[in-house]
Amino acid sequence: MAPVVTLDFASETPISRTVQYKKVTKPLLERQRRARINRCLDELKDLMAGALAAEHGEAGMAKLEKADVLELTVRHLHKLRRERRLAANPVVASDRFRAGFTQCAREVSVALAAIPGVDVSLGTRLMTHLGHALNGLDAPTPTPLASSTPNTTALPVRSYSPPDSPVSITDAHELQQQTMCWRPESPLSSGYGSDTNAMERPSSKTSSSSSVWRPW
DNA sequence: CTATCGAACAGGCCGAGAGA
DNA sequence: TCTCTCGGCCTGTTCGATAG
Repeated sequence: MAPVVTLDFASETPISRTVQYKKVTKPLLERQRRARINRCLDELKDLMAGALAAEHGEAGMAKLEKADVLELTVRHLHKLRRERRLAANPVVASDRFRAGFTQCAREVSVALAAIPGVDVSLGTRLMTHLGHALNGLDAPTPTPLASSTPNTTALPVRSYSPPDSPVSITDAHELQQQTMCWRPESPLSSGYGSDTNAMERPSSKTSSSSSVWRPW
């Protein structure tokens, strides 16, 4: 394009359109751009306040600076994506929880075997209880163990059985009460650790009070 | 009083588009 | 192809408001 030259009436010197643009148009456009950014940030703040108020309450949402709004938004979107991924694959999550539960039960058995003088009947009851608890995991709804887990954070309850908190306080207490003593029936000597069926769920037959479910 | 934040502004850099 | 214009983005600076 051909350079266009106009007159600066104050100094009578010609000014190019570029200079005029930089002096007049560009600051105006920059102002509009900042306004657009701020408008969207305000809107985002309102949206995030609505989304997070249900989780954390109104407290803390009153005074948010722009960086906070962006940070909360990023965190919130990460959480949504994580939850969507888990919701899309609930079978894997429950299987992982069951595997962890079985592993824990196995460790309990090993620990009982290692403690001298443990009452065998209590050990039997404990392992039976664990077997029943694992059977309960087959229910489509979250397990009583998981659902009774106290929510120690302000974050919303996740939609899957939390693998990081498989045993509630009450159940742990119950287990502790039932594990006063245990006569080792030597799970270590019964091929523990080498059985590939270790993750097998207890059968309906093992639910009877006469037989003891074992995680191995 | 001081630190922090937001707004405004100036100016540089860069790329795209258009005309000579 | 070169030059000019335009627009977007960024950085640095200044100034006023406000919280601690």
